[in-house]
Amino acid sequence: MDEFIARGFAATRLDDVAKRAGVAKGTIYLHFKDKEALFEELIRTAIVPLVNRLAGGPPPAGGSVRDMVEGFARTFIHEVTTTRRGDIVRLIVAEGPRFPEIADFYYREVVSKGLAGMRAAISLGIARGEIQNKDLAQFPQILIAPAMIAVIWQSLFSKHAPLDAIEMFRVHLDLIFGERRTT
Amino acid sequence: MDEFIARGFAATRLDDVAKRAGVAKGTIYLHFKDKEALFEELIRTAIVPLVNRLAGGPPPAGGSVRDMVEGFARTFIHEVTTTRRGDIVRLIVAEGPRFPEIADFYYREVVSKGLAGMRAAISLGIARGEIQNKDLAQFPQILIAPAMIAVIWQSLFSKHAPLDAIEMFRVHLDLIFGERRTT
Amino acid sequence: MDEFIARGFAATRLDDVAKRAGVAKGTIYLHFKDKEALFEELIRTAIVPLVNRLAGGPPPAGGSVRDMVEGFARTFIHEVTTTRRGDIVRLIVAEGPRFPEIADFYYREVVSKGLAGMRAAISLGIARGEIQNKDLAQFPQILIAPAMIAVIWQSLFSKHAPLDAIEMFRVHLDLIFGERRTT
Amino acid sequence: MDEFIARGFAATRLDDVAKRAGVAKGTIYLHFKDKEALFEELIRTAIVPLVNRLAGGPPPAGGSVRDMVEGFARTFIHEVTTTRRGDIVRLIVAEGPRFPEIADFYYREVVSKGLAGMRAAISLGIARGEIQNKDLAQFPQILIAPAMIAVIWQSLFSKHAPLDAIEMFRVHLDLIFGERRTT
DNA sequence: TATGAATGAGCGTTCATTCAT
DNA sequence: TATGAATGAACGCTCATTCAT
Repeated sequence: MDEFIARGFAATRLDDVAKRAGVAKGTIYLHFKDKEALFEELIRTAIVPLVNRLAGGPPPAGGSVRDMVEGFARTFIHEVTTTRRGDIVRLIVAEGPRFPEIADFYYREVVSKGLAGMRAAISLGIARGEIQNKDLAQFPQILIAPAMIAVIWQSLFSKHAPLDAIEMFRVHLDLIFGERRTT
Repeated sequence: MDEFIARGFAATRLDDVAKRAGVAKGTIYLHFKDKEALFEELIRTAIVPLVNRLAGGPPPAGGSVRDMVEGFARTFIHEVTTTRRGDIVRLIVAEGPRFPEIADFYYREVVSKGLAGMRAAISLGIARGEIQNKDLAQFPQILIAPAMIAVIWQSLFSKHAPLDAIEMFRVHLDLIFGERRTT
Repeated sequence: MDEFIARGFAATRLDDVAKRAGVAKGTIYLHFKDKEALFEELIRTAIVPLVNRLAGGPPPAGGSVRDMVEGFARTFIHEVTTTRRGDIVRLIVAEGPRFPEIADFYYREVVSKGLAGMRAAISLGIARGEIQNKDLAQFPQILIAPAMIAVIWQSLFSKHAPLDAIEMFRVHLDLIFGERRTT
Repeated sequence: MDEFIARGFAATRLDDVAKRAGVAKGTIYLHFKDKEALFEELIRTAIVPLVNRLAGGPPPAGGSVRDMVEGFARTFIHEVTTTRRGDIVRLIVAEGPRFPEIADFYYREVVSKGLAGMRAAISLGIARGEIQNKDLAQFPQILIAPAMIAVIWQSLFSKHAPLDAIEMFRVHLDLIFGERRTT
């Protein structure tokens, strides 16, 4: 996976993959039909934890919707900045058009589920009066947009201008839920 | 450029590039040192119009800040969905890590200028009382986040779920500027 | 053997051989030093029945030399067209130059013995007055030439023009023994 | 061609072919789609002279049919023993089953034409009273059978027992045309 | 300046062979 | 004795790069 992340699909050499995996090149072909199958399998496997993240965190009960979303975002951003999870997302953005099946899989397993969760949270927020803007439920993408931006930013521009993703997300939530009175 | 967009840097063949350009393969080497130089030059050239877009539209005077931003976004989204401009952005996201100079150039020429413009607009909005949240000026990325999301969405997921980018952006602006009373 | 016949030495995979033999690939190496040894052993083993054919049929006593030769040829042609024996001959022709030991073995065990038998039959025929041409004893190859042609013809050209090998051989014998009066 | 003759299709390395041809490996692919196409083209090209041989020699006028056939055979055997033409025939026998198109081509261009020529010669011989056996016209293969045997013999067994192909063919013709009175 | 045939390093893939179990 | 996962050398093929014309 690290090799694919670092170089992209086409530029990755199976020699290097094998070396990194500590096996001989031929061994790869005992487990995967070809380079493409290896890539797709790796991505699929790497996506599962993302799915579990989404499924794991939803109902922290008691608290406000904002707390819930903020907690979720905090975990997401933490994951993305400390693990290579973010790079996988970038890799999918990069190779998606050439691997429609991967894009499809990612949409099905992560995007659609994540958006459904966001939409539910937004609806709940509207019902509870925490969120004023009723149209937001139609565009749950808005909710996570800054998180996505942060992912891309980290891998491309962080050396030019570091970005405090968590703080940015907090401001974003202020727009949605209304500004919090600082305690 | 179309070849690079369709296949990415590594998978693009100079044979195809030459054919598409209507020249012989050797001719490329009269103008560019190697494949990498060609790629970087192309990206650079392709970025210029984006820069001009940004430079061209800033002070439409008279109107509100929201109108200004909305006009700008409308143009941006229109460009991105009807030209290959969006694909170039995706290409930069994809190849950026392997071509730091391109990422740097893009940051310098597009991102930093764009963010500066956004920051100016936000400050103006705050000064005029159109924008309540004062922290937004620190994260102008938030302003364009949905536009970026739209770009990525179009090329990866539009076939699963089409996205009305302009409407989404309108809702996003409602969050920032406060909900507009429908006339 | 079937695998080697179907694909030739170089193109045959030990994987397939093992599968066909119902053993694991490694097992082959318990019995044969390497692929080459396996091939040579198989050919050697396959040749034995040919030898036995030759040794088995020679002295049918009483009848004429022509009857003897014709009986022999009938058996040979029948074997060659109904079993894979003919393909083995073709395989030896094909791989012989690269496996001199196989060619040598085949010469020693089959060709020289067969020719000796033919030569004896021819001499007998000459002595009995059945064969006029005394020079034929020097070239017993002539006697079996049409049978060899038939073998090759079957595997290469039978679909273009089927060949009645037995009838052809009968005509050939007419040349040698003189035309038979049809009863 | 020499490489393919020496090793057969599967065992021939394009590296060696290129080296022998005095070009780089990649150059082969400017002229041939792949190894198979190269092989087929080479065989096709090599077959043409055989065809011309057949077409070139037919009507030597004046002389007897036997002289005609003998002259033809003499040329054929000379060609086969002094050039690699014989090896090409053996190669076709060897690889034919795996390259049906080559076998087809060889049948169409060489075998069927050659047999037609032989059949015409036999018919002429019968008409002129040189050949007694009328059935021979149905099996022109018999006429050239010893020549084929000679080809195979040379490449497999000549080191064990050299074969005087021309003399053998003369004896064969004696069987067909009747024994010649030695001058 | 432009061409495109030629190059050859490099990569994906195969498969004979080995060896721990 | 038998297995089959693992190995890695070797091969077919590609394609960025060069250079004679």
